[in-house]
Amino acid sequence: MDGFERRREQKKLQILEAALSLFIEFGTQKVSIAEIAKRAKVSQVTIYNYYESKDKLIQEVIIYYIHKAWSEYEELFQSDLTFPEKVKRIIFQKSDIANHIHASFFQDFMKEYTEENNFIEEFYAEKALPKFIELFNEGKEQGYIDPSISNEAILFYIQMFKEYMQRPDIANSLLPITEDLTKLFFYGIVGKNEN
Amino acid sequence: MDGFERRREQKKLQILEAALSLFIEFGTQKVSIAEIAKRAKVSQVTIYNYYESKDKLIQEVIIYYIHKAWSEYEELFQSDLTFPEKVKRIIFQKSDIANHIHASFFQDFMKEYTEENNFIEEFYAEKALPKFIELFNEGKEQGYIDPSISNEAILFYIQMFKEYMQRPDIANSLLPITEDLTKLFFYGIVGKNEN
Amino acid sequence: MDGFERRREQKKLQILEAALSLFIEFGTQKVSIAEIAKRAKVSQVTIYNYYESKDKLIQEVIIYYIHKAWSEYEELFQSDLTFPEKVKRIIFQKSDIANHIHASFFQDFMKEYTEENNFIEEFYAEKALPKFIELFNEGKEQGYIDPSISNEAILFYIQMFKEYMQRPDIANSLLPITEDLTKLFFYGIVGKNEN
Amino acid sequence: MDGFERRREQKKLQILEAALSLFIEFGTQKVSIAEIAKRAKVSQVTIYNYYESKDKLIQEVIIYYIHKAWSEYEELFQSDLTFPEKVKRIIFQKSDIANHIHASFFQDFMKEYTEENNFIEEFYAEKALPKFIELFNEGKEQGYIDPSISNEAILFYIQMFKEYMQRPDIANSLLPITEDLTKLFFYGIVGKNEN
DNA sequence: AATGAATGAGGGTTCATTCAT
DNA sequence: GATGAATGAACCCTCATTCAT
Repeated sequence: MDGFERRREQKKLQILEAALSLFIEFGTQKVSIAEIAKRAKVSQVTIYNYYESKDKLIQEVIIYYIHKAWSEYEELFQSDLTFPEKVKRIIFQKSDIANHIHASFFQDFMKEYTEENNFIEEFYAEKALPKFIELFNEGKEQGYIDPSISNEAILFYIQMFKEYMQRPDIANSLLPITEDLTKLFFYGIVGKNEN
Repeated sequence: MDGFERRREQKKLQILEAALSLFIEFGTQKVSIAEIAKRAKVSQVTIYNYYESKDKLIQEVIIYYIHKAWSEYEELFQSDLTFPEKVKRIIFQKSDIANHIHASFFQDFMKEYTEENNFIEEFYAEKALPKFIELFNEGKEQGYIDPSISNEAILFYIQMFKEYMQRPDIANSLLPITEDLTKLFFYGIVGKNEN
Repeated sequence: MDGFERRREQKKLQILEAALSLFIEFGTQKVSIAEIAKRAKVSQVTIYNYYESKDKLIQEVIIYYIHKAWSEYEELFQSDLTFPEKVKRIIFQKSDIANHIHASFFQDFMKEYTEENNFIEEFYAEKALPKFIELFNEGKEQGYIDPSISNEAILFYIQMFKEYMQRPDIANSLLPITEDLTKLFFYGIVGKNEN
Repeated sequence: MDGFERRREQKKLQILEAALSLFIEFGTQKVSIAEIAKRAKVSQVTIYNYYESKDKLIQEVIIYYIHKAWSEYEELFQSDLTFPEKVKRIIFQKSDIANHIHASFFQDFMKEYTEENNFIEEFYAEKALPKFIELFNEGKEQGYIDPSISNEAILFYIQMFKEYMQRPDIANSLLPITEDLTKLFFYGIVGKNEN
């Protein structure tokens, strides 16, 4: 990569970072190209030179965001933590970014998700999912997970927790009940049957 | 209420219904006052005569929606169903409306929720919450809920399930794992300890 | 037509007149909605309230223009002038408007003309064409037109003359050769055979 | 011309050809410098290095086009065809290029034509016009043209035919009346007086 | 000489809101 | 009270042109 390309990449990054931070805070609709340009310290047209439309930019920002978010997880999966510890972190670990995400950005995120031929699905299937399955099997072997429950269901269950924990509107009321939620996660509402 | 007022109320209702249906389908941002006026068969200015701004209208629509949605629950609480059955229905019952709700409407819903002095909070505290608490205590007495877990946490847990079930982007993949999710809800990932 | 509608029609007319004069002078592309709004003394949005887009406006202006231009002809056809006189006037009569028409307006005019289901074609077939045919038959009966030549060809020939005379870029050089052109029109390049 | 200059000339040609083809198809206004650069496989700035602005480029393209178009005629004038045959060809010969010319290009062509100190006028006066005059005189001598008609008028007449034949919007309806039009050209609407 | 990158100015269009009847 | 008409502000996007390498 020569000097030209490097500068080009850097500019693209500037724009992505500016867009991402604004999208996360205000959502995609409320943020205008002009604002992104201002924060990225480029002209509006420069943005159009790199990303052909606002829609395409949003898409690229989502991809950028996923890469960024995933890298936080990769470490965790490869760590030496025990199974319950890993799971707890997955659920409660607040990605600093994700935690303040705005609903309208989330919405576009999801729209991208539901569309066919999308990047997220692919990324998910090839990188994220295998890691999770691996973790679940580990959990089943070690007796932490009821083996009669399908991996799909567990994944779903974990993701539900995880996403819900990260919803900005409920983050505040979360702390006092963390302990209880952990219990609920592991033993459900019936609770641990200690006999 | 005389004839005048009745007509007035009917017009307001027309507007609310029109706005609600559009908001649910397209979100609040993408729906213009002009469109609402058209569907409600009213002039734009009439809307402004009743609701001083679009923001206020959205607020009123949310309130209207909550009343509508709550009435579906009230029946359930007063029914003769067993505790587990009630809980299952709460979680899995798809409110036909809620199921197709658009993210941007949801977003405004949540914004309203997080603001102070809001209607939802109040409504929730005075009408919804007590019913839930009552249900949980019933569940604890009957041995269906671990009594060491706080009602706040259980409420949170239930709502998480409920809301997640209703997310339009995942509704499709839900059916095959309903059984497992029910198990997870009651016994967590560790599963029922039958010995 | 009540007061409302009358004012509405008047505003529409204001806009059409403003747009027409600008289009004729500068062409359709170079004229912005902002300029039309300014000359018509309305806001840009008002234009959009009446005409849903610039394209639609151009279309309506063309229709308006045709009606206007045609009314100049109707008189001529019904007059008591002799056949040669009528024909001469058709060819050389400078519609004050048409004479200064800008090429880009002409272009859109023609685009409208070539599209299917267009107004011009219909107008032409139902109003203009019959009048011309009538005139040609009159000319043939009176010995002014070679009866072996089809009406289509004559129409074509006349229109060619007419349109060409009105081309702004050549109007200036026209006057000194009017006489000769008349001869050419009636007798072709071979000239009158006076034996 | 050394190697450098040759390459330079070749690049200029690339640009002219690219611009011409785009202008003919889409008109001058709708074609952006970026598109020309792309088709010519050159950077935008290179275009500015050779032609100082878009307007200047358009001018040069017009000159280029005229040279190209004229060469088609030169052959015809020098051929051994009879006078009537030559004239017919001039009128009906469809220059493949000219036939699909876009109105906006034509417009700029004409604008250039009407401006003073222009190339077209000069070219016309010095190269094209003399050839036509020569032809007309030949026609008059051979009895094909009424000698009482000025050369200006005949030229005008011919050009009118020629240009009108080439108008894309009427080319289709032309074929069936070619015969009649030829008659009209030679004998006018009164027709040949054979006795 | 040639290029990729960057830009100011402007265009069409939409929208929530207000005016005037 | 209800409406059609009108608007200023903003938005996304394009373009001819210049800058910097």
